[in-house]
Amino acid sequence: MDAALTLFAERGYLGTSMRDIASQLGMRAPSLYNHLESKQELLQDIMLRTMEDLFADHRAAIATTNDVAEQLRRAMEAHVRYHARHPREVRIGNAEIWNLEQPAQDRVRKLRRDYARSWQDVINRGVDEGRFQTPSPQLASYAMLEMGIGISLWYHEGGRLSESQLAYYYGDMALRLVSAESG
Amino acid sequence: MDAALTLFAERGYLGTSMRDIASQLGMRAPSLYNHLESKQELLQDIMLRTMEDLFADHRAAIATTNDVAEQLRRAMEAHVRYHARHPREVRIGNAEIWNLEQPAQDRVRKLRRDYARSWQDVINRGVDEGRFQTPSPQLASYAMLEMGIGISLWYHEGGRLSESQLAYYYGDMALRLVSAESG
DNA sequence: TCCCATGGCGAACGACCGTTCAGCCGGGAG
DNA sequence: CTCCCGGCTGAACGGTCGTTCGCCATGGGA
Repeated sequence: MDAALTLFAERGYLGTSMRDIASQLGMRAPSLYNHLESKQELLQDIMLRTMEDLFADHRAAIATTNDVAEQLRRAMEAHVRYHARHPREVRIGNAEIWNLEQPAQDRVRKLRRDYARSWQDVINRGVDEGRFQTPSPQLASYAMLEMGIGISLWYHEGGRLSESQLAYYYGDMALRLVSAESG
Repeated sequence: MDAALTLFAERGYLGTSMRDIASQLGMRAPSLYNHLESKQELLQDIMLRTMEDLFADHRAAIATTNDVAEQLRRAMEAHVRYHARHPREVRIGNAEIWNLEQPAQDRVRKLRRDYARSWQDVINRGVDEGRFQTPSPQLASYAMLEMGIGISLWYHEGGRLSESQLAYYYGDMALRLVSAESG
């Protein structure tokens, strides 16, 4: 539900009432229950779908080439594009894990872990092949993931930088972080 | 108040009740009002003090040298050390701005803006002196700030990496991001 | 024309929130 | 010993929350 996305992202899950969501849709709160089970269900749908979409984009990006430096660049570009295009989803995803009930919370945590592991695999392979150089592949991957997340906080369409410029610059920074020559 | 720090960081401002805080202290909620004005006051104290401390550490770090590459490294080290030492404060600081009432919210936003600007000033000077190379000093500064914030989410004392190792590695990454030779 | 399913609605539920207030208790000052 | 006062307390306040329920309007199918 689009209205819930906007409100959860702006005020947080606990800061948004069913009455708020309903009024954004020109309705009253009880009417919402004709279309959904509970408020918690809304949050779970949003967070699970977000992580799965992000991960799917990521896999598609690194499947397009075998060159490890190019994989890293394209992974970062996909990461950045997703965060620029879906800032509301990402903000909720990063802020509301603690408000997710089990077992959904563990599912999201597992997806995150798998996502981070995939990044580390790429970096480790680059190091093994002698293409990347870094004192800690793990720290490098954390840094890259985190760099993208910030984008969802300040980027808005129509700003000074286009999404494609953003993706290119961040791809560039990712390669610099591991001292790689661009593939 | 230390108890409030822990609870706000774990469950969020809205997810923590005065009864929760009191019970952590072996009291009842009304007793808290002998020591503070309101729940909002707690949040404002925490967030303002946090941003001011972080900024003070930052200024001290870049005042210790005139070499711009060394300034960048030391700024990143101070940034990382603060986030590793005060994860609760930082988490609250990043998650709860929207729950801060005015005028405190604007004061915190201004402190953040000033902090970011100081980073950009260092990077811009490095570019002017021909020491740094980056397609966008602004993006580079955002990336560096964001890299540190993630630390507060996973670092804990006694983990595989010591705080000093962490600071050194991140300082290294900051310099790589702008393709600088270590000062 | 009648029927019924769909979906919005007002009212109300119990729970919990931040906060107030009057009273109680223990211990230090006189 | 007496008094007083800082600090903790139960009770209670008005308010908001997520959710339920019975009612009602509507409009398409028979």
